[in-house]
Amino acid sequence: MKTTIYDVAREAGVSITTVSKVINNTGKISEKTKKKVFKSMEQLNYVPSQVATALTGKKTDTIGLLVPDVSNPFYAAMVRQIEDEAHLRGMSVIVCSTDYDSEKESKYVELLKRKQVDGFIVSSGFSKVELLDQLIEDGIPIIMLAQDNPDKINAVSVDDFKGGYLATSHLLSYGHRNIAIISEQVMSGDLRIYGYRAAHDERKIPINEENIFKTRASLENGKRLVKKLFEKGNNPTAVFACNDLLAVGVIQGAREMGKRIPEDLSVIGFDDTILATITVPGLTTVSQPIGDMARKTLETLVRQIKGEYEGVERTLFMPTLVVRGTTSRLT
Amino acid sequence: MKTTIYDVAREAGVSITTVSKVINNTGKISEKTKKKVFKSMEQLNYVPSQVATALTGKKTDTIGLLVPDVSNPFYAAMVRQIEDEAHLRGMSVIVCSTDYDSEKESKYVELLKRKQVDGFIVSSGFSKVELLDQLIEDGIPIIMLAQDNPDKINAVSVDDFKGGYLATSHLLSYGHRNIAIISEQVMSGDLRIYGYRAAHDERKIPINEENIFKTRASLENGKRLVKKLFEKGNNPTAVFACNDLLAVGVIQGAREMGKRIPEDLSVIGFDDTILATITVPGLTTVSQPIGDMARKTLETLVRQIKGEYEGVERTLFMPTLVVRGTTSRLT
DNA sequence: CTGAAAGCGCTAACAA
DNA sequence: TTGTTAGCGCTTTCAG
Repeated sequence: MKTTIYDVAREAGVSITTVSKVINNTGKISEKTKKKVFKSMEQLNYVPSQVATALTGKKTDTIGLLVPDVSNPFYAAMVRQIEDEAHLRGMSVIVCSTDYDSEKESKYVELLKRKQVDGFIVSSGFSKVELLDQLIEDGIPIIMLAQDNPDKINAVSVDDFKGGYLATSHLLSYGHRNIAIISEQVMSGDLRIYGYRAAHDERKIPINEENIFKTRASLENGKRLVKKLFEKGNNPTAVFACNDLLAVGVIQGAREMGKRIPEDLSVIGFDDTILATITVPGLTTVSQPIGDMARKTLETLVRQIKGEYEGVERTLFMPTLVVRGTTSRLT
Repeated sequence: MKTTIYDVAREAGVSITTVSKVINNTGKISEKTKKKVFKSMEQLNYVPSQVATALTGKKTDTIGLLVPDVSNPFYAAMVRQIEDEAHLRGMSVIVCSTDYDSEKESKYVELLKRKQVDGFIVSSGFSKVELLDQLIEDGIPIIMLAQDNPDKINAVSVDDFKGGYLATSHLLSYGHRNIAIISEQVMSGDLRIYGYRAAHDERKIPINEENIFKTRASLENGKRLVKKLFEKGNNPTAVFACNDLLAVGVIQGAREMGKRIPEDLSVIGFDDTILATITVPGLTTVSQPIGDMARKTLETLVRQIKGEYEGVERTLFMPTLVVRGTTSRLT
């Protein structure tokens, strides 16, 4: 049978209150009793039950993390950072992959709510934002990660507009004038497209609307779309793929059509995942400071949980351009 | 304030017992009362508290998953499958990345124990197996995933010996006679080395012990070791890297030394992660049936949790060779 | 078919 | 400094 606080109390010859106090280091307990209690705890291999503690009104020290797919390298990296930051604060995280599927989204939100998580981290790719209203009503802390949203929810994200601008400016400065963009059909994707537009507008370079695509992130979609691009005769000299996976797909698709990278086609990605370091040549991409974002996310969420929070706060981190080998000057 | 079973009972004009019964569909409750209760639950937006339920002796419906690092593509894929299988069974999973660090291992085991997880899934790369003894004593279900272990713990894994044999045989059949192997310093790594040996022995081909390396999985280590291999004059014609990440490192390192892949050096990996499809040429590798493994793992674990389990059970899945472009016949 | 009451393991007043 | 006691929200006998 599991050993409880009662067992420890009996063993140490004190009351459960005393044991509770030494565990939580509350109130005043003499060193002697403390020692006694600790010894008994050790002997009985006692581990306090979180669930009992949680029921007493305290926190579960668990947070729910909703991502589209943990197996996607970008989210995998994000989950890892979040996990570390959470552990640093004595919390653990339950990860749920939603696959951009609103049914799963509501299912998991409900699940996590039932589990009484102390807070939610909702990452980019969450489609049914209305689902969160209920949580807000219930006063459950939420923070959006890498997903800007219209409501009054706390958010930590990268400046997607800036990222799109950065990538596009890089390409434009290399002389490219016919640049296709393949974006994800999520809000941050739209912002990147606006950045793409802004970079063009700034230089008064016209945009061919046929060069703008929205799709879901996958190798296949990257491949498919780049082929379509050439088959339709758009013949871009550069492609800005809004994430690394798509970028790799673009590279592969282009190569299958006999294009050389970057000689015949420059490609730039987004996220700077492990994939970017693995392609040959290395993928030029826009990097998000995932570690900083995770830190800020947890920090803010914890503040909310502790109730120290007031007003909506949204932090924007600046992306940076990482130039590797898949982009070159147009000659 | 959170709405409780009491609120629902009051609203529906029944006792909490009745509400509890309709929630769990236990006992006999008239359709009429059921309807009433459901309506009240809906109105009040009632969500039963898992923690209260758990305290009553039931399960937490949460399992702990220990992996070395979620951001590693192989584990990321694994976590994803486990997560899906768990959700299918109404459970959620808390992921902990141990970094092969035994301090973290014990910290997380303790953490999860405190959280009263219903069971543990311990994946390959768990170093301090003794830590699990305590759990076994406490009767907490554990299952080892992709990590064979000496004790009497349930396990689901791939036949690493066979995998090593498969990879090596492939290389030998291509005429290679000077094959280096870079393995991880974990048990499954050793088994792969035995497979490597067996393939050689079968053909009575001698092994140069200097060609056997053990390291941690990282791009850098792959790079570093392949360079060392050539600097030391081992000059292998093929390298069997015991996971894809190392393999990619090997490819990159070799290229930096001017070797062409596969003309000058054949490289084979293990795991068949997303990385294998991204290198150019595609990485020849050994594939593990992760989906099947995850399914079997959860199935077995759930059986243990339900107490339907008897005796130790270990399932071995067969790996398969996936030939892509990084291996070629020795000419 | 429905309800009253006793816990599950722990924390938090309030006493002593 | 230490102990008594009343819950936290739910399940589960055991009575009606």
